Amino acid sequence: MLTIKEIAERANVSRTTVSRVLNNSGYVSEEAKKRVLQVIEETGYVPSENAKSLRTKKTKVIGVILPKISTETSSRLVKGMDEILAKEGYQILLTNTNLDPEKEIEYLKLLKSRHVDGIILSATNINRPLVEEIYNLKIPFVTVGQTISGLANVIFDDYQATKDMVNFLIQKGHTKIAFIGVDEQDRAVGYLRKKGYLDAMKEKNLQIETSWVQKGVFNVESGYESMRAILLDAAENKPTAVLAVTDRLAIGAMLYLNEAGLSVPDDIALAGMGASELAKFIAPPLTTIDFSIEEAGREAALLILQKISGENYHEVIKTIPYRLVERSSV
Amino acid sequence: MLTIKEIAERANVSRTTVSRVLNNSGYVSEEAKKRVLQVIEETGYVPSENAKSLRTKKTKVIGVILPKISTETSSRLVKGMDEILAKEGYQILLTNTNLDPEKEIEYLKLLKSRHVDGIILSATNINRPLVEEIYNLKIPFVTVGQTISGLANVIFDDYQATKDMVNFLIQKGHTKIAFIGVDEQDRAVGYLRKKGYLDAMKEKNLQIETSWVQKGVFNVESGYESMRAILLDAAENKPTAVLAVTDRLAIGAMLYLNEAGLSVPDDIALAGMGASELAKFIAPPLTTIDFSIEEAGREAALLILQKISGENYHEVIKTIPYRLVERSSV
DNA sequence: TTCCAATGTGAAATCGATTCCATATAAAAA
DNA sequence: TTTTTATATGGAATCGATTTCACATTGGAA
Repeated sequence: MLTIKEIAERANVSRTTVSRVLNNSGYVSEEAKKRVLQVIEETGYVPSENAKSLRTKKTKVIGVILPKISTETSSRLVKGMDEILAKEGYQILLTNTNLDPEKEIEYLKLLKSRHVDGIILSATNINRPLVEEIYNLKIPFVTVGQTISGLANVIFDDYQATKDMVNFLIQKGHTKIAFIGVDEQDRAVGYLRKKGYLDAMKEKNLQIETSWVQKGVFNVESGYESMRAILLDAAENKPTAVLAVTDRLAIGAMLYLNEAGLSVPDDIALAGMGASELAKFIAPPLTTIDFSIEEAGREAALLILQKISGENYHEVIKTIPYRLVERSSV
Repeated sequence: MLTIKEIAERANVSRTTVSRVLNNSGYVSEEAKKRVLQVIEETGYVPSENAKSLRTKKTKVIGVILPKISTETSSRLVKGMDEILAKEGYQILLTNTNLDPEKEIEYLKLLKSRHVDGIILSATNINRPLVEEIYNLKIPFVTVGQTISGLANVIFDDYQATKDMVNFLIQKGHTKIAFIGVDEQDRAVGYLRKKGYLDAMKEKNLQIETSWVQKGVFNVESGYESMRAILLDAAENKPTAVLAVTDRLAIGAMLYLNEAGLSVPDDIALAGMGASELAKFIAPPLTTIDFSIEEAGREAALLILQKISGENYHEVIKTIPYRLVERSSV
């Protein structure tokens, strides 16, 4: 691999001068500059980012920690980040925890050891040791999807979005509304969305049967099972609408309803959340909430850039706007 | 940021000894080792990968160049790679060309300047200058989806898979089969799949109307338009089956057929390729080819690791097995 | 003519690790 | 007792860049 030293020798200047040409800094005569550029052109020399980083303490790399690497949410998030970061010459170093809390801490250390200029964490559940670790990391940090006080956070209004959706269902004439959620350890999707549902129902004085509220996990099968549970347990008092906290759960529910010979939305209306692609093309197309994940990625990227440049050192909570997407499943 | 020098001072040893403890190399007394580990524990010291890399010439980073960052194929590919690479302590540095050929070369240089230990390129079309650049890169290199001679390549059997699908349609009684492809610049998806279709038809002596063969781009709308074109142009001699080279194109086609009041598969059978999630949940579920993208990612990762360890320096062409997924759209 | 500022250049220190080499000691072999 | 040999340690070079500082040279202002 070619080094700055060799370029200097070939161009008959010092390393200092080559560095000056490379960085457009200090005084360099046109004469010398031309020779250096010439040699660089001929040799295809590319300076070592590594050596550069060691000296300058900047790597132009942003570490991104994802809970799952190949979900639609993750990839849309990364897409949004990349749009902004690439423009500024930053690269993304990906890490994937597979929902393992220990790996979150492990990767935090790893990213630190790699001297990334900033870290963006897309978290599902935040635990004490993780927060501790983050606080004494002293690296520009942004979370997406959950909040950690004192840091920069990009979040979705899970609570209000869910309320909106419930109110939308109510407005459509439904009063018996069931809910398929996930574990409340996940504060955003589990806890806040459930709270939104419960509060919206309470505000309108609507009763909720115990069997209408089910808990699943993040996949289609689980939606199927939850829907079945709702219909079996609530045999005497069936809901006329179901809200699932993710589109995949809703699609699972739809699959069960189809199998059970029930029509959506005539027998039971169905709504999801997340605006996945799936939701658009399924029959009937699914009413859902579009959380603008790419936008969240872009925001997170902008925030981390601000943090890096030192513009913004206090707590930030940036809420990404959402949109209710009305389709024929309701 | 803490350095090895400070650790050495606090533990009352030399930097050399700290390094030995860190890397489990050379002789270190239990005594000294304990002191060093103690100090590291207390301080939370993490050695700088940067400085390390500069000296050792290894970064434990694999650069991945993707044509599009948030497609299902890309994320499944990255997932497969990460499964293998993370286990071996490698990180993934992501770059996204957005199908811009100039960026491919730009990112190649960038990854070189970052001294990644290897590069995996998921390419759609390979042009001369790119190949030139790759050859004189002298970094372990693996391509996915297309072949470059002399290198390690992970590919899909696009040709045979398409033939299989056409034969499957024929076996189901279809003789009038239309085709929705993409630009043949894309050798794998554009050229080879089209060739597979043409050859399979020819082998069975089946005629192809000009209007049955359409060219779209990689999205749903394009499938819609292509299907419409087929039905309008071929008004007098309509096909009874349509094969689209991607599931999204097939789904677009299905959308048009639905709108046109035609039933799938009764009026027209429909098949896609790629086994996207969408295909599973659409109505009717789409017959497609599952190319095992994750497996390709894993294979690419294994190959790059081999290349890095110097085990495998000659050309490799690894073909990933595919599977015809029979669903009710045919 | 003298002095100062602007321009141009390179030697050497620096970043934080690894690694080669020299050296010291204690235990084992001759 | 002398000579190896295994163990233990640290000084200093090294990796490839940037950056500080010192030093020339030149042209214009005083």
